Amino acid sequence: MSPRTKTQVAQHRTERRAQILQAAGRVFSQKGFQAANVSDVAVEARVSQGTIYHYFKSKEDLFLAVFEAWEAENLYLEVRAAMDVSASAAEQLRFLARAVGERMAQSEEIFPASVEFWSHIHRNAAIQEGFRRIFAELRAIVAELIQDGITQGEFVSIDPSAAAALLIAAYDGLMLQWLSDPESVDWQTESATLVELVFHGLLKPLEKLQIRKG
Amino acid sequence: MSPRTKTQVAQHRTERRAQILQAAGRVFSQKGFQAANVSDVAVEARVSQGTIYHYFKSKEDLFLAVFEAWEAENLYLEVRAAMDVSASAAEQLRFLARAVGERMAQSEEIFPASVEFWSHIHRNAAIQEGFRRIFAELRAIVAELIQDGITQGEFVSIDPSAAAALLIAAYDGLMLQWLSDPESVDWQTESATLVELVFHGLLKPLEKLQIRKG
Amino acid sequence: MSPRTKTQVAQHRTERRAQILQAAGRVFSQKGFQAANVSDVAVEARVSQGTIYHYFKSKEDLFLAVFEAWEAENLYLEVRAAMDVSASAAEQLRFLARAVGERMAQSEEIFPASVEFWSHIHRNAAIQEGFRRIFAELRAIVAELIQDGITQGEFVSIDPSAAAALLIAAYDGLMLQWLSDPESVDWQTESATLVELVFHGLLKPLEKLQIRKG
Amino acid sequence: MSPRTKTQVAQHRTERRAQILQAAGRVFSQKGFQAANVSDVAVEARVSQGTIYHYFKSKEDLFLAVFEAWEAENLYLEVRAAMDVSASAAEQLRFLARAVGERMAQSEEIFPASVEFWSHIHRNAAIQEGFRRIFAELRAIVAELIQDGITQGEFVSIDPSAAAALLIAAYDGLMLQWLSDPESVDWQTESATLVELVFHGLLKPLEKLQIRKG
DNA sequence: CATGAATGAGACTTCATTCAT
DNA sequence: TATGAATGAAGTCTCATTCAT
Repeated sequence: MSPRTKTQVAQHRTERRAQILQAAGRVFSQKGFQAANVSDVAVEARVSQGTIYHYFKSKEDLFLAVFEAWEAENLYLEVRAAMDVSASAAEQLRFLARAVGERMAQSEEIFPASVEFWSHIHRNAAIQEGFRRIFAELRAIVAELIQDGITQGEFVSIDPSAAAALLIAAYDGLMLQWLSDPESVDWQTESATLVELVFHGLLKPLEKLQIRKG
Repeated sequence: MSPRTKTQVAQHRTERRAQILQAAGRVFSQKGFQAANVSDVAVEARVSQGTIYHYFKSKEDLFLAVFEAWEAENLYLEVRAAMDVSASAAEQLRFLARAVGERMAQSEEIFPASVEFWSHIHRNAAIQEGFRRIFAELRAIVAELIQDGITQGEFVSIDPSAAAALLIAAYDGLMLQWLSDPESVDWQTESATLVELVFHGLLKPLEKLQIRKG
Repeated sequence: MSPRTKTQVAQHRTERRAQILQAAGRVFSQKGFQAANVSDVAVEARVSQGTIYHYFKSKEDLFLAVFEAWEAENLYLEVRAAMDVSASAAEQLRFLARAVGERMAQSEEIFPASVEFWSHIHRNAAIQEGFRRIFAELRAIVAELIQDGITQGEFVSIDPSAAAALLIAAYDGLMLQWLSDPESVDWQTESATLVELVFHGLLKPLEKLQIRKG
Repeated sequence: MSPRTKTQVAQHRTERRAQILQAAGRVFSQKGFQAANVSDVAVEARVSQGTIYHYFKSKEDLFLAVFEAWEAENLYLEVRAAMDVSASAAEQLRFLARAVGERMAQSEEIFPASVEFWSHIHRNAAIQEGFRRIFAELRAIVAELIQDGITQGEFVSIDPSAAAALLIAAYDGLMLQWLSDPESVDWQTESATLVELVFHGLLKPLEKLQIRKG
C-alpha cells in the first residue's frame, strides 16, 4: 500500500527529529529558552514552523527533548570510561581530572546550554530530576573511587561523598567563571592545580606535623 | 496636598524604588526574567504597572537594577570581612570556609536568583561584566590569602589564583547540586570537608613521601 | 490618588464591556462563533484586540457573556409580562400568542444568534444549562396557565406540561423555517392559526362527537 | 496487483466514499463543522488525510456531502410513506404523528448533526436551499393532508399551510428541548398530546359554543 | 489510489509600554 | 506622582491542503 516502507518512514522521521533537535539546541543555548522563538528554530533547522510540531508537541516538549539529548551525551559516560583504567585510585583520579579538563576545554560552546538548563532546575520538575540523576551518578562514581583509595590505604580518611561533591562542583563553578571571563580560566592549569591541591593539600608537611602536634 | 519638602520627596522616591526592586527580585527569581511579567512585579510591589515605569525605564532596566542590588550585598563583602581577622593564613582560610558555608545555608532562597543571573552572563554585557568583577575580586582576595600563606612558609607552593578559582567554584557548583536536590548538600559538612581536603590533601603522608620519592 | 474616581472607572468599564458585548453579539451571530475572529469583534467594537482581553478572559468567555446577555433579554420575561393580565386562561393564552408573534417578527435579525447558541447546547455545559433553564421556566409558565384553564373548567383535561412544550416548540421550529425561507413564515398568520388550532382543534364538532361516540 | 475490472474499481470508490461520509457525519455532528478537523475525520474513517482529498474537494465539500446524505434519509420520505395509507385524513394524521414520534425517539443521536446544519442555514446557500426544499416538501404534504380533511368535511376550515408549518415546527422545537434536557421530552407523550390538542383543541365543547356565541 | 510529511497562513492570546486623567 | 485602560506587535500553535513517493 504505502509507497515507502515503514522502515524508510521511520528512518526519515528519526533523521528529521535529530535535525530539529540539534537546531533547537543551538538556538536555545544561544538565546535562552524563553527568548528563542520557535520560528528561530525552524529557520535554523531549515524546516517550516509547522513541521516542528509534527515532531514535538510544544516548545517546552522540544526544550525537554534537547535537555535529554544533552543529558545523554553528558559528562558521566566519559567519567565512567575513565574508571575503566585499572590502576590505583590516585592514578585514576589524576587521569580523570585530566580527561575532564580536556573535555571542558572542548565543550566551551555548549556552556551556555548548560547554564540555560541550570536556570530551569527550580522551575521544571523534569529538568530538576535530570540534574538530580546526573549529580547523583557522578557523585556515586567519584565517591566510590575515593572510597577505594581509602580502603586500600592510599587516601586519608575523609567523607567520600562530600569530597566527591566538591570535585564535581569545582568544574561547574569554573564553567561559570569561564563564561564571565574566558580569559580567566585555563582548563589545563585548573585541572593540574586541582590534582595538586586535592592530593597534597595546602599545608606544608612540616607545618602539618607541627599543627597536628599542637 | 500638603507641600512636601524636597527631602521628603526624595526619600519617598527612594523607598518606592526599593519597594519595587525587592518585589522584582522575588518575582524574577521565582519565575525567571523572561517568564515574569511587569504586572506580576506590580502586584507584588502593590503598585500599578505605570508606576514601575516612573522608576525604571524598562523591564530590562529593572532587571539590571535588581542585579546590581544583588551584586551589592553579595558574598565578597563578607569574604573581605573575614580577612579582617589578623591570624595565620590557614586560620583565615578555615574561618572563611566556615563563614561562607554558613552564609550559603542562610541564602538558599536566593539561589534561584543567582542562577537566573548566571543564565544571562553570555547574553548581557552588563551582567557579564558584573560577574567578571565579582569573580575577579573574589579571586584576588582568596589568591592573596593563599599567596600570604606561601610567602610565610605556611602553604606549599601552588598557583594561588588557580587554587582560589577552584575554591570559589566549589561553592557555586554546590549551589547547583543543592538546587537539584536540597537533601544532597549539607553546607557544614561540605565546608568542613573542603578545609580538610584543601589543607591536608587526600594522600596519606607516608604514601606522599613514597610517591614523591618515586 | 487616582485621577478618576472609582465610580467613573467602574462606569467606563461597564460601558466598554457593553460595547464589546454588542459587537461580539453581531459578529458571532453573523459568522458563527468558530468562524468569527476576535479581530473581527475588535474591529466591530472599534477597539484593539488586546482591549477585548481586558474585559473577557478568552474568546469562549466572551461568547458565554454574549449568551448570558441574550438570555437575559430573552422571551420569557415578556412571556411572564403577558401573564400579568388578569383574565381568563383562554384570553391570556390568546394574548400571549399574539405578543410572542409580534416579538418574533421584530427579532428576526437575532435568529442567527439563537441558532448559533442552539448548536452549542450539546457541546457546552453552560449553554446547555442556560437553555435547560429557559425551557423549564417557559414550560412552567405556560403549563401553569393551561392548568388554570383546566382547573377553572375552561379547558379540557390534557397534559399541561406536554402541551406547553409543544406551544413553545412551535415558535422555535418556525424560526428555523423562517431562516430557511423568510417568505414562508408570516408571524401574524402563524400565531392566529396556532390559537385557532389549539383552541378549537381540527375536528369538526360533529365529527368529534361521532368519533367520540365510536 | 491483480487487475481489477472497472466495476470493481467503481464499487471500491463508492464504498470508500461512503465510509468517509459516515465518519465525517459522526465527527461533524459531535464536534461541529468548524471545530472538527479533517484529521479527526481521517482517523474516524481509518484512512489517511490525503485519501479524503481523493474523494472530496475540500472540507466544506465534505460537509455539504454529509448534509446531502443526511437530507436524503431525512424525515420526509417517512412522512410520505405514512401518506400511503388510504384512510381518512384524521387517521392519516394520527398515524403520521405516531410514526414521526417513534422516528424521533430513535434518532436522538443525530440531533446534534441536525442542529449543526441548522446553524449553517444563514451562512451557506446550499444548506439554506436544502432546508427550504425539505420544509417546503414537508409542508406541502401535511398541508395537502389537512386540505383533504377540510374538503371532505372532516376538518374545520383553517389555513392548511400555516397549520402544517406549526405541526412540523413543533417537532424541531422539541428536538431542541430534548437537547437541552433529554429528561424533559418524552416523544410518545408529546405525540399523543399533539394529536389530542390538534384534534380536539383546548376549549371545552360547551365553552366553545358559548365563546362562539359571545 | 494511498500515504503522511510538509507547508504557511492565520488563529488566539500575552505583554511591555504609553498616555490621558 | 499614580493609575490602569489601551495598544499592537509578536509569540505559540493549529490545520486545511498539497505533493512526492
